[in-house]
Amino acid sequence: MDAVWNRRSPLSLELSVGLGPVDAMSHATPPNESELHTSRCSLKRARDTQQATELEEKLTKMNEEIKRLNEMLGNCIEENKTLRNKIDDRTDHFSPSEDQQNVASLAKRRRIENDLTMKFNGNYCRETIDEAFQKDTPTSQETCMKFQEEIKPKFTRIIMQTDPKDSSLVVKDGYQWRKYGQKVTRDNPSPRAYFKCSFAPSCPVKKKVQRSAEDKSVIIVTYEGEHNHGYPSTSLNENRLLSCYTANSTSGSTITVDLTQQGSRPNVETACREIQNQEFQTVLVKQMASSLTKDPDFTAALANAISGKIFENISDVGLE
DNA sequence: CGACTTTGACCCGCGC
DNA sequence: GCGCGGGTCAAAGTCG
Repeated sequence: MDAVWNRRSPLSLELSVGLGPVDAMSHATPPNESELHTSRCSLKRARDTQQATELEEKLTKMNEEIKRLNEMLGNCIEENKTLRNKIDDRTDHFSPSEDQQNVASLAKRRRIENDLTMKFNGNYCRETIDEAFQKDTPTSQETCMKFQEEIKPKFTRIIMQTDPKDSSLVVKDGYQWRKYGQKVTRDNPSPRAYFKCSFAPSCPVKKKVQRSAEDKSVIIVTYEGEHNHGYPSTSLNENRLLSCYTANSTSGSTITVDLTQQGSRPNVETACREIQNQEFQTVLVKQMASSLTKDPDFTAALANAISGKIFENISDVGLE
Protein backbone atom coordinates (compact mmCIF):
# COMPACT_ATOMS: atom_id res chain seq x y z
CA MET A 1 0.00 0.00 0.00
CA ASP A 2 2.88 2.37 0.84
CA ALA A 3 4.41 1.86 -2.55
CA VAL A 4 1.14 2.82 -4.22
CA TRP A 5 0.80 5.84 -2.01
CA ASN A 6 4.35 7.04 -2.88
CA ARG A 7 3.63 6.84 -6.58
CA ARG A 8 0.82 9.38 -6.38
CA SER A 9 1.90 12.11 -8.82
CA PRO A 10 -1.12 14.48 -8.85
CA LEU A 11 -0.61 15.18 -5.17
CA SER A 12 2.15 17.72 -5.73
CA LEU A 13 -0.09 19.82 -8.01
CA GLU A 14 -2.84 20.02 -5.47
CA LEU A 15 -0.38 20.88 -2.73
CA SER A 16 0.47 24.17 -4.34
CA VAL A 17 -3.19 25.19 -4.33
CA GLY A 18 -3.83 27.52 -1.45
CA LEU A 19 -0.17 27.85 -0.58
CA GLY A 20 0.77 29.97 -3.54
CA PRO A 21 3.81 29.66 -5.83
CA VAL A 22 7.03 28.38 -4.28
CA ASP A 23 8.90 31.45 -5.37
CA ALA A 24 6.37 33.76 -3.81
CA MET A 25 6.45 31.71 -0.61
CA SER A 26 10.18 32.04 -0.18
CA HIS A 27 9.84 35.83 -0.03
CA ALA A 28 6.54 35.96 1.84
CA THR A 29 6.05 36.09 5.57
CA PRO A 30 5.67 32.70 7.38
CA PRO A 31 2.03 31.41 7.38
CA ASN A 32 0.01 31.90 10.53
CA GLU A 33 -1.87 29.12 12.47
CA SER A 34 -5.17 29.35 10.52
CA GLU A 35 -3.35 29.28 7.18
CA LEU A 36 -1.43 26.19 8.27
CA HIS A 37 -4.66 24.50 9.38
CA THR A 38 -6.34 25.27 6.05
CA SER A 39 -3.44 23.84 4.07
CA ARG A 40 -3.35 20.70 6.25
CA CYS A 41 -7.07 20.22 5.68
CA SER A 42 -6.77 20.59 1.93
CA LEU A 43 -3.85 18.15 1.96
CA LYS A 44 -5.95 15.61 3.85
CA ARG A 45 -8.88 16.16 1.44
CA ALA A 46 -6.60 15.61 -1.50
CA ARG A 47 -5.31 12.36 0.02
CA ASP A 48 -8.86 11.14 0.74
CA THR A 49 -10.03 11.95 -2.78
CA GLN A 50 -7.02 10.13 -4.20
CA GLN A 51 -7.66 7.05 -2.01
CA ALA A 52 -11.33 6.97 -2.93
CA THR A 53 -10.51 7.17 -6.65
CA GLU A 54 -8.01 4.34 -6.36
CA LEU A 55 -10.36 2.15 -4.37
CA GLU A 56 -13.12 2.80 -6.88
CA GLU A 57 -10.79 1.74 -9.67
CA LYS A 58 -9.88 -1.42 -7.77
CA LEU A 59 -13.51 -2.20 -7.10
CA THR A 60 -14.35 -1.75 -10.79
CA LYS A 61 -11.50 -4.09 -11.75
CA MET A 62 -12.65 -6.70 -9.25
CA ASN A 63 -16.22 -6.47 -10.49
CA GLU A 64 -14.94 -7.04 -14.02
CA GLU A 65 -12.94 -10.03 -12.76
CA ILE A 66 -16.03 -11.48 -11.05
CA LYS A 67 -18.01 -10.95 -14.27
CA ARG A 68 -15.30 -12.72 -16.25
CA LEU A 69 -15.22 -15.64 -13.77
CA ASN A 70 -19.00 -15.88 -13.96
CA GLU A 71 -18.82 -16.07 -17.75
CA MET A 72 -16.15 -18.78 -17.53
CA LEU A 73 -18.27 -20.73 -15.07
CA GLY A 74 -21.28 -20.41 -17.34
CA ASN A 75 -19.24 -21.65 -20.31
CA CYS A 76 -18.01 -24.65 -18.27
CA ILE A 77 -21.56 -25.57 -17.28
CA GLU A 78 -22.75 -25.23 -20.88
CA GLU A 79 -19.87 -27.36 -22.14
CA ASN A 80 -20.61 -29.96 -19.49
CA LYS A 81 -24.27 -30.06 -20.54
CA THR A 82 -23.39 -30.43 -24.22
CA LEU A 83 -20.97 -33.29 -23.54
CA ARG A 84 -23.47 -35.05 -21.29
CA ASN A 85 -26.16 -34.77 -23.98
CA LYS A 86 -23.75 -36.22 -26.56
CA ILE A 87 -22.99 -39.20 -24.28
CA ASP A 88 -26.71 -39.76 -23.66
CA ASP A 89 -27.45 -39.62 -27.42
CA ARG A 90 -24.80 -42.21 -28.17
CA THR A 91 -25.90 -44.66 -25.48
CA ASP A 92 -29.59 -44.25 -26.37
CA HIS A 93 -29.10 -44.87 -30.10
CA PHE A 94 -26.75 -47.81 -29.70
CA SER A 95 -28.60 -51.04 -30.66
CA PRO A 96 -26.09 -53.83 -31.32
CA SER A 97 -26.84 -57.05 -33.20
CA GLU A 98 -27.15 -60.35 -31.32
CA ASP A 99 -23.50 -61.30 -31.99
CA GLN A 100 -22.34 -57.88 -31.03
CA GLN A 101 -24.39 -58.17 -27.87
CA ASN A 102 -22.75 -61.49 -26.99
CA VAL A 103 -19.28 -60.06 -27.56
CA ALA A 104 -20.19 -56.94 -25.65
CA SER A 105 -21.66 -59.08 -22.90
CA LEU A 106 -18.45 -61.10 -22.54
CA ALA A 107 -16.37 -57.95 -22.61
CA LYS A 108 -18.62 -56.39 -20.00
CA ARG A 109 -18.27 -59.38 -17.72
CA ARG A 110 -14.50 -59.32 -18.12
CA ARG A 111 -14.51 -55.59 -17.42
CA ILE A 112 -16.51 -56.11 -14.23
CA GLU A 113 -14.16 -58.89 -13.14
CA ASN A 114 -11.10 -56.72 -13.76
CA ASP A 115 -12.76 -53.86 -11.97
CA LEU A 116 -13.54 -55.97 -8.94
CA THR A 117 -10.04 -57.43 -8.89
CA MET A 118 -8.59 -53.94 -8.88
CA LYS A 119 -10.99 -52.68 -6.25
CA PHE A 120 -11.07 -55.60 -3.86
CA ASN A 121 -7.62 -57.02 -4.44
CA GLY A 122 -9.21 -60.37 -5.35
CA ASN A 123 -11.42 -60.47 -2.27
CA TYR A 124 -14.84 -60.73 -3.90
CA CYS A 125 -17.15 -63.64 -4.59
CA ARG A 126 -18.64 -64.93 -7.86
CA GLU A 127 -22.09 -63.68 -6.84
CA THR A 128 -20.71 -60.14 -6.78
CA ILE A 129 -19.83 -60.39 -10.48
CA ASP A 130 -23.19 -61.90 -11.36
CA GLU A 131 -25.00 -59.23 -9.43
CA ALA A 132 -22.91 -56.50 -10.98
CA PHE A 133 -23.38 -58.05 -14.43
CA GLN A 134 -27.16 -58.07 -14.09
CA LYS A 135 -27.26 -54.55 -12.79
CA ASP A 136 -25.01 -53.11 -15.48
CA THR A 137 -27.11 -52.40 -18.58
CA PRO A 138 -25.52 -50.50 -21.49
CA THR A 139 -28.15 -47.77 -21.53
CA SER A 140 -28.40 -47.19 -17.86
CA GLN A 141 -25.84 -44.67 -16.77
CA GLU A 142 -27.74 -44.32 -13.53
CA THR A 143 -27.38 -48.01 -12.62
CA CYS A 144 -23.65 -47.84 -13.28
CA MET A 145 -23.31 -44.89 -10.94
CA LYS A 146 -25.49 -46.56 -8.33
CA PHE A 147 -23.44 -49.73 -8.69
CA GLN A 148 -20.22 -47.79 -8.15
CA GLU A 149 -21.69 -46.29 -5.00
CA GLU A 150 -22.87 -49.65 -3.71
CA ILE A 151 -19.49 -51.38 -3.99
CA LYS A 152 -17.41 -48.89 -2.11
CA PRO A 153 -14.07 -50.66 -1.82
CA LYS A 154 -12.38 -51.41 1.45
CA PHE A 155 -9.02 -51.96 -0.21
CA THR A 156 -6.65 -49.38 -1.55
CA ARG A 157 -3.46 -50.34 -3.27
CA ILE A 158 -0.53 -47.95 -3.47
CA ILE A 159 2.47 -48.71 -5.66
CA MET A 160 5.61 -46.92 -4.54
CA GLN A 161 8.86 -46.46 -6.39
CA THR A 162 11.66 -46.56 -3.81
CA ASP A 163 15.41 -46.75 -3.73
CA PRO A 164 16.40 -50.34 -4.72
CA LYS A 165 19.20 -50.24 -2.10
CA ASP A 166 16.64 -49.69 0.66
CA SER A 167 15.43 -53.16 1.63
CA SER A 168 13.14 -52.09 4.46
CA LEU A 169 9.37 -52.44 4.19
CA VAL A 170 8.69 -49.36 6.25
CA VAL A 171 6.36 -46.87 4.58
CA LYS A 172 6.01 -43.52 6.32
CA ASP A 173 2.40 -42.54 5.68
CA GLY A 174 1.77 -40.60 8.88
CA TYR A 175 -0.04 -43.33 10.81
CA GLN A 176 1.47 -45.53 13.51
CA TRP A 177 1.73 -49.20 12.54
CA ARG A 178 2.59 -52.34 14.49
CA LYS A 179 4.04 -55.19 12.54
CA TYR A 180 2.34 -58.45 13.47
CA GLY A 181 3.62 -60.85 10.89
CA GLN A 182 5.75 -61.55 7.89
CA LYS A 183 5.31 -64.24 5.30
CA VAL A 184 7.00 -65.38 2.13
CA THR A 185 4.27 -65.94 -0.42
CA ARG A 186 4.29 -68.47 -3.22
CA ASP A 187 4.35 -66.06 -6.15
CA ASN A 188 6.93 -63.65 -4.73
CA PRO A 189 10.34 -64.39 -3.16
CA SER A 190 10.20 -61.09 -1.28
CA PRO A 191 8.49 -61.39 2.13
CA ARG A 192 5.12 -59.76 2.73
CA ALA A 193 4.86 -57.76 5.96
CA TYR A 194 1.56 -57.38 7.85
CA PHE A 195 0.84 -54.23 9.84
CA LYS A 196 -2.01 -53.10 12.09
CA CYS A 197 -2.79 -49.47 12.90
CA SER A 198 -1.54 -48.97 16.45
CA PHE A 199 -2.58 -45.36 16.91
CA ALA A 200 -6.01 -46.31 18.26
CA PRO A 201 -6.49 -49.74 19.90
CA SER A 202 -9.89 -50.14 18.24
CA CYS A 203 -8.75 -49.08 14.76
CA PRO A 204 -9.45 -51.94 12.34
CA VAL A 205 -7.11 -50.80 9.57
CA LYS A 206 -4.44 -53.20 8.35
CA LYS A 207 -1.87 -52.92 5.64
CA LYS A 208 0.23 -55.36 3.69
CA VAL A 209 3.59 -54.29 2.32
CA GLN A 210 5.49 -56.32 -0.25
CA ARG A 211 8.16 -55.67 -2.84
CA SER A 212 7.26 -56.39 -6.41
CA ALA A 213 8.54 -59.71 -7.78
CA GLU A 214 9.53 -58.07 -11.09
CA ASP A 215 11.07 -54.89 -9.74
CA LYS A 216 12.61 -54.89 -6.26
CA SER A 217 12.54 -51.12 -6.15
CA VAL A 218 8.75 -51.16 -6.29
CA ILE A 219 6.78 -51.54 -3.05
CA ILE A 220 3.11 -52.52 -3.15
CA VAL A 221 1.13 -51.34 -0.13
CA THR A 222 -2.41 -52.63 0.32
CA TYR A 223 -4.57 -50.81 2.87
CA GLU A 224 -7.64 -52.57 4.28
CA GLY A 225 -10.45 -50.85 6.15
CA GLU A 226 -10.97 -47.29 7.28
CA HIS A 227 -9.38 -45.47 10.21
CA ASN A 228 -11.82 -44.66 13.01
CA HIS A 229 -9.66 -41.81 14.30
CA GLY A 230 -8.07 -38.60 13.05
CA TYR A 231 -4.66 -38.20 11.51
CA PRO A 232 -2.03 -38.74 14.19
CA SER A 233 0.69 -36.73 12.48
CA THR A 234 0.92 -32.97 12.89
CA SER A 235 3.20 -32.63 9.92
CA LEU A 236 1.52 -30.72 7.12
CA ASN A 237 3.25 -32.79 4.47
CA GLU A 238 2.25 -36.10 5.95
CA ASN A 239 -1.32 -34.91 6.35
CA ARG A 240 -1.31 -33.98 2.71
CA LEU A 241 -0.31 -37.51 1.77
CA LEU A 242 -2.97 -38.93 4.01
CA SER A 243 -5.56 -36.68 2.45
CA CYS A 244 -4.49 -38.01 -0.91
CA TYR A 245 -4.92 -41.54 0.32
CA THR A 246 -8.30 -40.87 1.86
CA ALA A 247 -9.56 -39.21 -1.28
CA ASN A 248 -8.48 -42.12 -3.42
CA SER A 249 -9.74 -44.83 -1.12
CA THR A 250 -13.29 -44.01 -2.11
CA SER A 251 -12.58 -44.45 -5.77
CA GLY A 252 -10.67 -47.68 -5.30
CA SER A 253 -7.91 -46.65 -7.64
CA THR A 254 -4.29 -47.65 -7.54
CA ILE A 255 -1.98 -44.79 -6.73
CA THR A 256 1.58 -44.78 -7.98
CA VAL A 257 4.12 -42.85 -5.95
CA ASP A 258 7.79 -42.27 -6.68
CA LEU A 259 9.83 -42.08 -3.48
CA THR A 260 13.29 -42.20 -4.99
CA GLN A 261 13.72 -38.51 -5.72
CA GLN A 262 15.27 -37.38 -2.44
CA GLY A 263 17.48 -39.42 -0.17
CA SER A 264 17.32 -43.11 0.48
CA ARG A 265 14.28 -43.00 2.81
CA PRO A 266 10.75 -42.61 1.54
CA ASN A 267 10.10 -38.89 1.25
CA VAL A 268 6.54 -37.76 1.88
CA GLU A 269 7.03 -34.35 0.31
CA THR A 270 8.12 -35.94 -2.95
CA ALA A 271 5.29 -38.41 -2.76
CA CYS A 272 2.74 -35.64 -2.39
CA ARG A 273 4.27 -33.70 -5.25
CA GLU A 274 4.12 -36.81 -7.39
CA ILE A 275 0.51 -37.48 -6.49
CA GLN A 276 -0.41 -33.91 -7.19
CA ASN A 277 1.35 -33.89 -10.53
CA GLN A 278 -0.43 -36.87 -11.96
CA GLU A 279 -4.00 -37.87 -12.67
CA PHE A 280 -4.74 -37.26 -9.05
CA GLN A 281 -4.79 -33.55 -9.71
CA THR A 282 -7.24 -34.05 -12.54
CA VAL A 283 -9.61 -35.85 -10.21
CA LEU A 284 -9.19 -33.10 -7.65
CA VAL A 285 -9.88 -30.35 -10.19
CA LYS A 286 -12.95 -32.23 -11.41
CA GLN A 287 -14.24 -32.56 -7.88
CA MET A 288 -13.64 -28.89 -7.17
CA ALA A 289 -15.27 -27.79 -10.42
CA SER A 290 -18.18 -30.09 -9.73
CA SER A 291 -18.74 -28.74 -6.24
CA LEU A 292 -18.46 -25.17 -7.50
CA THR A 293 -21.00 -25.68 -10.27
CA LYS A 294 -23.35 -27.33 -7.80
CA ASP A 295 -23.12 -24.41 -5.40
CA PRO A 296 -25.43 -21.54 -6.41
CA ASP A 297 -23.97 -19.35 -3.69
CA PHE A 298 -20.46 -19.64 -5.05
CA THR A 299 -20.48 -16.25 -6.82
CA ALA A 300 -22.04 -14.55 -3.83
CA ALA A 301 -19.46 -16.13 -1.53
CA LEU A 302 -16.64 -15.07 -3.85
CA ALA A 303 -17.99 -11.53 -4.05
CA ASN A 304 -18.32 -11.43 -0.27
CA ALA A 305 -14.77 -12.60 0.20
CA ILE A 306 -13.43 -9.99 -2.23
CA SER A 307 -15.51 -7.14 -0.82
CA GLY A 308 -14.45 -8.19 2.66
CA LYS A 309 -10.84 -7.89 1.56
CA ILE A 310 -11.54 -4.46 0.07
CA PHE A 311 -13.14 -3.20 3.28
CA GLU A 312 -10.19 -4.58 5.17
CA ASN A 313 -7.88 -2.53 2.96
CA ILE A 314 -10.05 0.57 3.39
CA SER A 315 -9.94 0.30 7.16
CA ASP A 316 -6.16 -0.27 7.00
CA VAL A 317 -5.78 2.96 4.99
CA GLY A 318 -8.07 4.75 7.40
CA LEU A 319 -5.83 3.76 10.30
CA GLU A 320 -2.71 5.25 8.67
C1' DC B 1 10.87 -51.27 31.14
C1' DG B 2 7.82 -50.57 27.54
C1' DA B 3 7.24 -50.53 22.69
C1' DC B 4 8.26 -52.69 18.70
C1' DT B 5 10.08 -56.51 15.61
C1' DT B 6 10.98 -61.26 14.50
C1' DT B 7 9.64 -65.78 13.60
C1' DG B 8 7.75 -70.33 14.15
C1' DA B 9 3.32 -72.27 15.10
C1' DC B 10 -1.33 -72.30 14.39
C1' DC B 11 -5.84 -71.38 12.09
C1' DC B 12 -8.85 -71.36 8.30
C1' DG B 13 -10.58 -71.33 3.66
C1' DC B 14 -10.21 -73.36 -0.75
C1' DG B 15 -9.31 -76.70 -4.37
C1' DC B 16 -8.64 -81.39 -5.50
C1' DG C 1 -10.24 -85.69 4.12
C1' DC C 2 -5.94 -83.77 2.93
C1' DG C 3 -2.59 -80.57 1.48
C1' DC C 4 -1.49 -75.93 0.33
C1' DG C 5 -1.18 -71.14 0.99
C1' DG C 6 -2.42 -66.80 3.11
C1' DG C 7 -3.30 -64.59 7.37
C1' DT C 8 -2.81 -64.20 12.45
C1' DC C 9 -1.04 -65.18 17.08
C1' DA C 10 2.15 -64.96 20.64
C1' DA C 11 6.56 -65.83 22.82
C1' DA C 12 11.18 -64.41 22.49
C1' DG C 13 14.37 -61.01 21.14
C1' DT C 14 15.88 -56.21 20.37
C1' DC C 15 16.22 -51.43 21.04
C1' DG C 16 16.06 -46.86 23.03
